[in-house]
Amino acid sequence: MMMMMKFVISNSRFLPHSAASAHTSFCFYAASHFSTNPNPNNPFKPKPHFPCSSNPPHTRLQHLLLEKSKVSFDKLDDALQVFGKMLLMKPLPTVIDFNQLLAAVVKMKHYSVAVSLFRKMRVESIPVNVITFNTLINCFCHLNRVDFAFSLLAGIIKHGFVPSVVTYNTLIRGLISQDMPHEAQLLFQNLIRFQLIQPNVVTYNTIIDGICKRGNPSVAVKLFKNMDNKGCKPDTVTYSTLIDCLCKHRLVDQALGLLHQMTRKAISPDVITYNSLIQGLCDFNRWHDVKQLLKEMDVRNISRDVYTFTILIDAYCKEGMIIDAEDVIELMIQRGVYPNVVTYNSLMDGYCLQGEVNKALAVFESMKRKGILPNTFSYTILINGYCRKKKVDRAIDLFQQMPSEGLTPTIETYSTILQGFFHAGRHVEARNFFKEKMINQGVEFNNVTCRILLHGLCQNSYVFEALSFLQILESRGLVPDIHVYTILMDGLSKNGHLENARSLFDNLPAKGLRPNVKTYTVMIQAYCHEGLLDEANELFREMEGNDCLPDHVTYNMLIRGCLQNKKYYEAGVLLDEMLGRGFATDASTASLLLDLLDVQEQHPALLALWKKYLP
DNA sequence: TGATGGCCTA
Repeated sequence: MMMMMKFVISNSRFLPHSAASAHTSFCFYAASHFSTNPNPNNPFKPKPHFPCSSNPPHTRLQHLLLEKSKVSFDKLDDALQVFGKMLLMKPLPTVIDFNQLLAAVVKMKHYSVAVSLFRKMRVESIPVNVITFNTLINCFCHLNRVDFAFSLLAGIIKHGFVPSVVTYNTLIRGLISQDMPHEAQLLFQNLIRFQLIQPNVVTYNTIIDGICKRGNPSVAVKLFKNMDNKGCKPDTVTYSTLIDCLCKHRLVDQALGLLHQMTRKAISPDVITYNSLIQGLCDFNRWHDVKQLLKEMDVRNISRDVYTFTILIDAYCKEGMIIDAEDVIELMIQRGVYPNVVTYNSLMDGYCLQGEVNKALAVFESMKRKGILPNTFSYTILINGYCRKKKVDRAIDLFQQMPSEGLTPTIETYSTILQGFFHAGRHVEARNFFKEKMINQGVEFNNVTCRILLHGLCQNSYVFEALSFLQILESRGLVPDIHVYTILMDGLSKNGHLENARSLFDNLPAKGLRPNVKTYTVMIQAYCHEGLLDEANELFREMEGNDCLPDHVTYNMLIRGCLQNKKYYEAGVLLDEMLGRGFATDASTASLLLDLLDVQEQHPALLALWKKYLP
């Protein structure tokens, strides 16, 4: 099935130039694939054609039943009951009625249920149309089965239907969500090249979103600017997608520019547009601009939703302004917007950051009482709160409680506990936890876990154990990043193994890694500590050549190295350079200078430094 | 009748 999908996307030499026959060629390859690859889970089983029912008059009861499916169901059971009754109706409800029922199930996110209803419809020979297929394609995409979605594309053609722009939009979206943006783009290009469909604004929005998720705002903006030429006018979603992308790439002012551009073009921003911008501005603590946008929303009569309030609460919490966050909760409830699990998680995190884990626990309990189920985040936040307080046993209790609530700890949960053990000085338990609960259970780890583990071990002087753990992690597929190696180099040099640190450093390019400011600073510090000032200086000059500017930590480190090694003149030169770059002398450098003066105040060079830099 | 965008975790 994957092969068939790849074929549709990439093998363009088989795609003819007329739209109709192009679709048919899709059908041919898809169908031939089915016949050779029977799959019991395959939703598509070729069926004979059925005429659509011709809108027969329904009884009152039937109308009521069908009306219900058009709105939405509180419970899945209601939908299933209606479906059962629909199957029994004579004459059968129309294909539209069935489609709307499926849509209602999809709206409740019960994708696999929708799939089984669809199978039942096929078994019962209920007529379907291209919209039914599109709905199912969407379900498979949400179930991460793009391969099945593509097999339904073949099913559409086999039934003599023509895939619509919605079909392809859904498939493109599915590819993107399956982390196949490249394939999505190829499909998009082939659709245009062979004129299979005329892309509409949703097609562009989907592709732009995909490019944004690949982290390429400038490419996305380029495509956006090209839309108009292709006869496709950007809409609110286009602008919102781009604005969000720009905000996430810290280009908030450019995003604000787009907000103004869209209003000039009479495309009205909605609450989502504003939420993205407010989040972007909060990230930069631009409170004044946030207030401005909130006012603008009022003027435009766009009311704040639970996202808006949650963004504000989260921002207040991160700034330690818990009282203000509490006020926002109050305000939103007054306005009839109710906090959800995310809102409460943000508040809990805020309390934990303040060391008020008991208040976080109170929030946790109160949300349960309100019928809002805590999720994995809630647990992880609370576990983190306890770990910060060094109450690791409480954290472990919560961790063990998770499965009974139907929750699976994530790698973040594990990492938090690991960090908690080290923070509490319980490195033996940390190692046991890592071995027994993570390695032996096959938990997938990432670079952050690796950093926590290696940092914890190195700090406790288990440098070589750290190295062997790294080997285990690498054998399990982890590709260590530069931060991991920096931690190791720091650990090695601080435990008297400068040579090992140096060889790790020298091997970085072979691993395709570039040292960053911290890496250089760690090595410079190591050289200074061993009195190897020449090496330290050489590395310091090498940094700039490698487009890696020293920061205030690097300068202070090297200056302290010079002072400790009685290179007062060199220290003076570096101090000049550092101050010239707008960095300040840090406290430990200042106090070192002071201490040195205490011991040997007669030294003229030292005295000159003192007078010049610390008046 | 169907398809697209936004918030929270170490």
